[in-house]
Amino acid sequence: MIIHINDDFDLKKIADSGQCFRFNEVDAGLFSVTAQDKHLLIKELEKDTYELDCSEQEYDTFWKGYFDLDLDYSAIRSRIDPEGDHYLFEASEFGRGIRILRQDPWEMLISFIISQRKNIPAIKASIEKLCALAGERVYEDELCGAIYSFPTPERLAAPKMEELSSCSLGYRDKYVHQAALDVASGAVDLEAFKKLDDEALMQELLKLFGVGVKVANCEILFGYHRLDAFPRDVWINRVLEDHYPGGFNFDAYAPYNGIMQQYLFFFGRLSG
DNA sequence: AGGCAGGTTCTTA
DNA sequence: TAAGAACCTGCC
Repeated sequence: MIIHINDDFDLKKIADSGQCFRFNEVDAGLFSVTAQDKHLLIKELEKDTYELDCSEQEYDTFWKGYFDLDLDYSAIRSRIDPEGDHYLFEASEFGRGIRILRQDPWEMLISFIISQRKNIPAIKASIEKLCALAGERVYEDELCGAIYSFPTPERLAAPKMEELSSCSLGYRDKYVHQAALDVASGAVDLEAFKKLDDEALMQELLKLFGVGVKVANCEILFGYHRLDAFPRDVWINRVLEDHYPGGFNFDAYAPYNGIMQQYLFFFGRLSG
């Protein structure tokens, strides 16, 4: 099907933004997107016009929400005062087209537990191995190869630690294993966490083995789509130290500081 | 060959 | 409560 998008929307920037790990350019301008048990091929045909290999119903019920197309990102971007915060303005121009995807809390939790002390290619490789090990094949073609769903908590709880180790998780294997057991058993109810406010959500996430402040913030921002969350990683800390000695003005951008974080992260990481 | 990569846990004072 | 070490693995 064909759709038109007027607002900020840049597939390549989203793929490289670091918020998702199964969003890849498989051919010139053609992107393979896998989320939970769904797969999508999407390509920009011309400016603002995209071709998707899904039904209209699947677009309406899933992908439209996944791409967060009901939120006006250009309006949020326009809140940045070029003179008040020139660095953020420059970062937002550089990152224009990035959106915060509405991803699944379970998938994000495991993904960001895995992400600690790993670079992005290594994170992606681990996640793909995990999906091949415990997920189900949902799609296949020549460009993408075989695509596996992200394993459900139940399926991820099944493999023994030795099998998980084959996914290059390193010392994180025990974190992943424990998270799967906790969620599969119902001891941790990620769905119920949606009712909590940001602060209570943070407190619950910090109870999980292998989840610290940074991973919890990523989960809050990317898994629960709480757009004010502001994960601080090595890149962001570098940006804050170098460009915000007096502190970042969080008050000016609430409740969208997470979007600003994405611009700063993307700009800081890719512009040197 | 040694250091480092989107941190967190464990240990020690 | 706070700093420092240890931690898997892959890649330069």
